[in-house]
Amino acid sequence: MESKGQNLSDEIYNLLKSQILNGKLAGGEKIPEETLAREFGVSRTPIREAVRRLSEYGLVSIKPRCYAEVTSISEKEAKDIARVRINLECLAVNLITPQSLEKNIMNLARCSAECQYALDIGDRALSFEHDSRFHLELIRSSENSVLINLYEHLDAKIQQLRINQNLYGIALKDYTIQHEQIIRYLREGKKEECRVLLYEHIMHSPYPEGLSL
Amino acid sequence: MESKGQNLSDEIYNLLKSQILNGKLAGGEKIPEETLAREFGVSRTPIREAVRRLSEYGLVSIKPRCYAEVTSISEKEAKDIARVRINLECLAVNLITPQSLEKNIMNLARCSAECQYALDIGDRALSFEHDSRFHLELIRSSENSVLINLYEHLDAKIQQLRINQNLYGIALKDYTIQHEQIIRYLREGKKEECRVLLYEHIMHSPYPEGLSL
DNA sequence: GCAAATATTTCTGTATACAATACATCAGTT
DNA sequence: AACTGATGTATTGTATACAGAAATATTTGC
Repeated sequence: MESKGQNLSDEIYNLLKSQILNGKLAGGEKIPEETLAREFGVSRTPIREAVRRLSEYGLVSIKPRCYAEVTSISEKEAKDIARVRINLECLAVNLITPQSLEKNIMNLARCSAECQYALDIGDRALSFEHDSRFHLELIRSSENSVLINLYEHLDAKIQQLRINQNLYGIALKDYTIQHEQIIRYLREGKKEECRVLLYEHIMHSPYPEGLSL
Repeated sequence: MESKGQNLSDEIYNLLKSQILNGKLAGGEKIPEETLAREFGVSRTPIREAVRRLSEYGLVSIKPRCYAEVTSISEKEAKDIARVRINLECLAVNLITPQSLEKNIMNLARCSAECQYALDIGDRALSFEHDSRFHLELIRSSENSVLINLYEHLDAKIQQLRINQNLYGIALKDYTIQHEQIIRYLREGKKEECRVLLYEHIMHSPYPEGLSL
């Protein structure tokens, strides 16, 4: 995997996170500290720290003095996530300058290409991963550290959302084409068009007139 | 204070947070776990959990295996915070419906009034607190749990920012007048005007033409 | 046979002990 | 005198022990 921090807490955090985002740990599942500790061959301490951090990212909810369980995403929450996500990505587009774009466009292109490649070889999970990276790079291009930090929190939920939904189903091909188009719009400074396309890209439905981005 | 959770970690978290936001713990100050533990008369465990949670909120930065220190806010970061803040509050305004407003308008009005009162009696710290609550209520009125959660993360930094800046300095009077005006706009459904006013309220400068909210 | 009370078990919350790492101090060599 | 290496100290990271709360199983009374 891509874990390996310099301390156990980080490693466990990454492991648990990827298990949740893979669906190996399903929503609603209870996660007793000692069980996990035995499973991973460490003490409860790093487990506790990892679980508490996961709860900050909304992947786990802790009932005090009771138990912790993997959160499930409701329909309402799914919509809420998408709405906020669009807003943040559009903000990033607004903040991107020709200079900041210059620095990051290589990464954007690479993520897009790798997402395409993963789809070509039929590795859906991998394509999810690279898609996530693409959007993270888009956010990073804003060079607004606060935005980046907040989006990383949201990203965990976005990824969790993809397990439940059967995304890509309809317009699998369009998906990476849109990535390329987004890059092109950014290069040309067509921000308005870029935001509209982002809406369609994220919502998988056409942009409704009158919505403020 | 307003601490008192049902476990020590929460209490310590609230205590440390308020100390940072009061300026009692200044930016750059190192916070060794054992020193704090002795100070608060608890063991290192709850301290550790509190500090790690604070670092998720960006109030503390942890150098692994080294030390943790209270973060200082740079000029750049201050701007970044404001930009994201405006965006989130404007999103909330867009999401507010007459129904959701109905439920929350009492709280908004109360926060505004209490902020005014605190200013009248010259209690600046208290007015900060109620101002924060006002904006939190505005966000809550969106009834978008994801937005609310993200904003709560941002709120910690917003409050930290106020220590450094000498806000209110210029337009102290205008400040609560604007709160009232915001409520009025919301009631009348004048979202565009509300967003523009929010910009001025947060940035303490007039809304520039051509900026996308 | 069923409900309420009680015992047992399980799990979390906290304290403490130990290990590992980073940093400072100081001695020795050139 | 400056540099390198060793030693000591402070601080974090991890394991473990124990107390108390919550959940579960068991017993008791009817």
